[in-house]
Amino acid sequence: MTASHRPRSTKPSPTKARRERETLERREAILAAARDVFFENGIHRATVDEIAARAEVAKGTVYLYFESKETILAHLLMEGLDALRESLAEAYAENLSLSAEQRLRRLCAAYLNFFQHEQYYFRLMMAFDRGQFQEAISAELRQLIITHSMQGLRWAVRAIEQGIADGDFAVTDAKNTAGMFWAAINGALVIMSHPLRRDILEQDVESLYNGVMELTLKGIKK
Amino acid sequence: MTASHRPRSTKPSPTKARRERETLERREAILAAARDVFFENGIHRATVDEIAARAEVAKGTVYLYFESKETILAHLLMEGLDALRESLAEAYAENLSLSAEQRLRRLCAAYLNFFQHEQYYFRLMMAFDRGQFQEAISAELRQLIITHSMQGLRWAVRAIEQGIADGDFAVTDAKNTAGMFWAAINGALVIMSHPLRRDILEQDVESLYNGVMELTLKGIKK
Amino acid sequence: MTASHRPRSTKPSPTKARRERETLERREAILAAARDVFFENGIHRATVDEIAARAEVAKGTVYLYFESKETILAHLLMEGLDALRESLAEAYAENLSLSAEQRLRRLCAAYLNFFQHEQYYFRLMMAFDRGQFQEAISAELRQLIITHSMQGLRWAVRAIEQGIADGDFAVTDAKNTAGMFWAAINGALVIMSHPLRRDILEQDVESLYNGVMELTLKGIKK
Amino acid sequence: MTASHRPRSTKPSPTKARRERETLERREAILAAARDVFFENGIHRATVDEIAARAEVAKGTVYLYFESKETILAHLLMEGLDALRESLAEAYAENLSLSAEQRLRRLCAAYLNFFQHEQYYFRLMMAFDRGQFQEAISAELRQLIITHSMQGLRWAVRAIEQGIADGDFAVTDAKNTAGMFWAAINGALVIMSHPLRRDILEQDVESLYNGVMELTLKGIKK
DNA sequence: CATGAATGAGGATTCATTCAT
DNA sequence: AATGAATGAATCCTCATTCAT
Repeated sequence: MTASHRPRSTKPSPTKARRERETLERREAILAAARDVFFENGIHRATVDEIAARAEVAKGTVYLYFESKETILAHLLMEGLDALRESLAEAYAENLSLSAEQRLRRLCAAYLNFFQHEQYYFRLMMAFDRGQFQEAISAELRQLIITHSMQGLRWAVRAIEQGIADGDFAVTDAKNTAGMFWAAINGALVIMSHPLRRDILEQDVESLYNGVMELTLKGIKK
Repeated sequence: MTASHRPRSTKPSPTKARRERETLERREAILAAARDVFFENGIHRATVDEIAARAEVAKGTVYLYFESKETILAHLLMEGLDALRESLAEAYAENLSLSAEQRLRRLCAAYLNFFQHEQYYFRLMMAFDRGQFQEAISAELRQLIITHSMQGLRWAVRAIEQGIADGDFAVTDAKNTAGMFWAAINGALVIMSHPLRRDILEQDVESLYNGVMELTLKGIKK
Repeated sequence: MTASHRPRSTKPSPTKARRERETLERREAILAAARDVFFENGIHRATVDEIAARAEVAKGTVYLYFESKETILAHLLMEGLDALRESLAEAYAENLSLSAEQRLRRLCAAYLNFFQHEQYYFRLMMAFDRGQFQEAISAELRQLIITHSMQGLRWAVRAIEQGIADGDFAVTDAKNTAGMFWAAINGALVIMSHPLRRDILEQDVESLYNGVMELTLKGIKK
Repeated sequence: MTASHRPRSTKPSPTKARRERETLERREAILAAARDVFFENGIHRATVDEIAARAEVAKGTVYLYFESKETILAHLLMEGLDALRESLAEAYAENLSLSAEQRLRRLCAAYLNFFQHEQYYFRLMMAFDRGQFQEAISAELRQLIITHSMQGLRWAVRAIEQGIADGDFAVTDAKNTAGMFWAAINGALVIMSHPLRRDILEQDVESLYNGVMELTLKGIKK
């Protein structure tokens, strides 16, 4: 009832194939419309009505593809997490021979890039408030989100493990250190994604973000 | 319709004084009730009805003291910011002779303590999303919030200035560095205040928070 | 939250009194409108929108006086039960010296009269279906309905007790016999209140109802 | 668009025969699924979606066999009426030499048995409310239901006619008396099929039902 | 014949805000 | 100043029915 909440075909055939493609396209269209609506109005102001209108489908059709408003949000979030994960994997560049610090810097750059080009994802993250949201999605979907989120963190863990192994880093627990690192640089983005706090700091995103990165990197290095 | 939006008295007199005192008390009562209601139900689930009931006033009375639901929220936020500012001032301990690092550590401890004992304030911060909130409050009120927020940051700025002056810190711009420092440790709290992300990191608040602090401190120090 | 779901006044005063009266009037107006709407459209076709429109109040106002559509229905039902109980009390004529049979006949006549003049009450009774209804009302309200219903039956019990005491009736258990008596004559009304079944029997209400009454009375008598 | 509303074949042939059989089977499958769904969820909660799913056909297919949800209900009702009619015919035992009273008792027992084992039929009867139902079925179908219902009653009429002829019964109009008899015992079942009213009477079905039967029988007999 | 995606008119309920008293 | 009844727009979701394939 969660991820597979879409009509599935069993036997492929010319018509089936097209139908299936159209189904996926429509699903994407709804998701895209939802992304716009959520982004423009904020999660709580967004309405299913407007999502449907923007996707050019009837209201009921939305519920054919998604169980609820919250489920749409969850899928949007996962889309974002997936895109991020790919960016990070690419940035990590497994088959290149890079130093741990280089990898960490590349990961940070990818994260900043993602933030700048996929802002809506951060809004989503921040709007994930207990009350409205968490209760409305299934436990499975929740677990899926956690899993997806962790995969992004894993690249940082690996980079730090390398740094420890290479004797470059002065830390012992890679997992915890990655968490701290993420918390710190993410903190910069969180603050900058909020207009009010951006006004308080009077810096631009890049300089704050990179500043935090340099600070933390220096803190990690021997 | 100004930010204070409260029946103001012009000429003090025995009765006026009592009146005014009662007025302030009632205002506080509403604010206290609102704090409870917002905290227990979340911002979007909270209703003015319940705030009024909890404050033991009529619904209309709430609107006598505050323009809107959002304005109440803004004042609540300022209450929180004020309390924090005082905590930080105390932690800074102007009249004690302390090293910059000591001051920074004390400020961090005060911030963590505030987070742990006044959680609702962070919920408020995080729920400050554009759509619902920013548009609904007056420009003056908005500016007031910014000012209040900055005063908290100022203590960090001063500590870092001291560190630079003392030759302990390897940074040049105190204001920017304070921003980074705040962004980083605040980032730890932001992440930990979210159940989903807490599940991802599998660490407890204190260890993550202190970890980030140590990392950043090491990054700042010479 | 059930029966007292209406603004209550504590200290009577000229204005308060009028306010209270208006409040009651409005409550009655909503109930009256609901009665019409439920009766004309059937319980499931009836909408709160139409009730509000017919009562000439805003939709939200309806919810100021009643918790839900089902609660309105329950109160309507109780109104009916109360009216019936009064009719039966009057028909029983406690202070008249009548034979048990006379009393039973009078009760039956009153019941038929009630059925013929307050038809909507029977519709309500029959539409009390498990799913939609019972779950939606509070346990207290449910108990209230049961209590009210029983009070109607009690008159029949007393008449039969008298018949037993007087040696007129050949039965032993007054409570059970009253139940049977009620079941039988009520059965006549139930059938006749349904157009389809009325067409099957090809009799008019009175003749069927009185026929059942005579049959059952003869069965009870010595 | 007639009452039968099923694809009818004109010229039988091996394949046609199979087709027709399959068609009937599918029709039965839908009816069976509908019976379950209506019974489990109540008429208003039941959805065509679930009926289709349970019958393992597409939603559109349901509309190939039945005009509407209400039509399905009507056919279900007729199924029930047919089953009842057969039970009653058997109970009447035309080729046995029985007294009128014996026959009547047997018919009553069969009716009670039917009530206890085919409860859904009574739910259907009671849910036959004007608004939703009567308007939605064709006049022909309505007439069909009436005819089917009458056939059940006819057995009671015949038994009473016998009782009159044999001089056992003190009534004159067999048809009317049968109606009364049915109304009375049916009334017992109606009351007991409703949880609320069952709570009022505090008797069990059998004792109430049999009590009404004895009472009425005594009323009919000389 | 069968399918099942799409429709879209509802429908119950909530709640911030107003305003007559 | 305080009240609290009234408002009514807004919102999510349901589901019988249709129709192109």
